[in-house]
Amino acid sequence: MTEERRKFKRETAEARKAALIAATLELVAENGVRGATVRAIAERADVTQGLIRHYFSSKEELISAAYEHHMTYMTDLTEAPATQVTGCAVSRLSAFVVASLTPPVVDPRSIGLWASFLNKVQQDPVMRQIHAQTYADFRDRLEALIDAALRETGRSVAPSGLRHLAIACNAVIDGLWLEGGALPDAFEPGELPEIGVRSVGAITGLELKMTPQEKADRP
Amino acid sequence: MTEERRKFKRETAEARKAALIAATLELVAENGVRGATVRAIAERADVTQGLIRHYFSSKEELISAAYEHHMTYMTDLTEAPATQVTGCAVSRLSAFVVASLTPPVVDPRSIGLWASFLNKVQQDPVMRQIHAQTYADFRDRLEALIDAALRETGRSVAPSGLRHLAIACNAVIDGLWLEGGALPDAFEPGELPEIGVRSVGAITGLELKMTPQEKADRP
DNA sequence: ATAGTAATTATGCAAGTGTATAATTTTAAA
DNA sequence: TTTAAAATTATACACTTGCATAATTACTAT
Repeated sequence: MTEERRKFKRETAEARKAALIAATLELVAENGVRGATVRAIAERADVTQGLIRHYFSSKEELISAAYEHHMTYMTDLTEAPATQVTGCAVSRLSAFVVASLTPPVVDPRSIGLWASFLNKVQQDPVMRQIHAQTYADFRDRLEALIDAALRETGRSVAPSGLRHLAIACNAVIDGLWLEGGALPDAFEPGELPEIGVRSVGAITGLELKMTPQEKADRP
Repeated sequence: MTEERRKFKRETAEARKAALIAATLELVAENGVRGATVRAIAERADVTQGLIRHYFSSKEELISAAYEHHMTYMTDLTEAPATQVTGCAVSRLSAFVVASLTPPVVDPRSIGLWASFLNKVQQDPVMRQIHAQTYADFRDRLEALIDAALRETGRSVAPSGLRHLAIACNAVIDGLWLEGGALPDAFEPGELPEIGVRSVGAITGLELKMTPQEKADRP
């Protein structure tokens, strides 16, 4: 019996790159960067390992691409819900907090990815830049929402004060995100967004409330 | 010229284990778990690789020991300052927050270690247990401090409310800790503890203040 | 239908990995 | 000083890693 050569189908460069990136993210989330070997990635993407080098000049490049992809995905995930809310600024802020503390943003996989990439972020200037940019974008959006909500309720804060509020609120969200992902069983469903909204309310002095809709989403 | 066999000195098991753990932590912080190979660890500890197997039955065991060591170190670091403060409960709470947001607790190396180990935490039940325990201890201490401070000012909160307050305050601290370590240049010295104290004050409704001493420590 | 080209597979290699085991050296006891 | 045991070094091995290169296949244009 002669070993037959594997059949395959040609795909567009985009599709193949996407598949390889998806496979990489899966493996990194599961076993850390360590587990994302070229062979494992190829197998997960249902492809042979040589193909990786055909689309990415090195494994390092694939890892970077995967990281960037994940970060923009996370950004999109938190951006959409707040802009959809048509109501007052206070509601938009509330929606933003809730979205940031609800799956799929809060998710062990997501935290695992974040942690796995941190080392590379700390070393590689390019990755560091991506990270800093993502963080700044998130906080700027939060700051804008807080500012709008404060104005809406007839209050105003000096720019430096506003920055501190944004940092603090961002920290609560990040902290809850982290704990929720790292210890999924330590919190009941819906507990995290509730605590998040309440805390952001306390820090900013705003009367935030989760909408019934938001509460219903997390039974 | 004949290659001479390397000279060595016998050490106690404790000293050698400690040296190997220290070397492991250094390497993990620098290059992630990936960089902590048996050969690199041995070289850093000024020892040949065979010795690792003599003290740890596997590399995995060494990694676990290193993780546990780091976690208890971090715990000790945050525990000491709050108990030293002799004043009122409010001051102790404040001191606790400040200590948690000040080097060496806030430190890129520390965050790097935490992140590097997270994958193993998510998989290995033993490591998961260590992590959960450390987290619970930290939050319980925080909760006790908040409780004492509230009672001191004549207020009281239901147990479930107290738990939520502790989770929220813990989240702010964790978030600031994370951001301060991941983006060391994004914050001015002393900014983090200040924001932390203010936020915990806002969440709990307590009038927290950093002592002049604490402010002086971070000029 | 056919030819050419790019996508994909297959194979190989040198370096690095953890671990096992044998060979030595240090140290403390006799 | 000699001896014995434990600590440490040295060496080897099987396996994995990323990467390079050659061989094939699928698809497009003619």
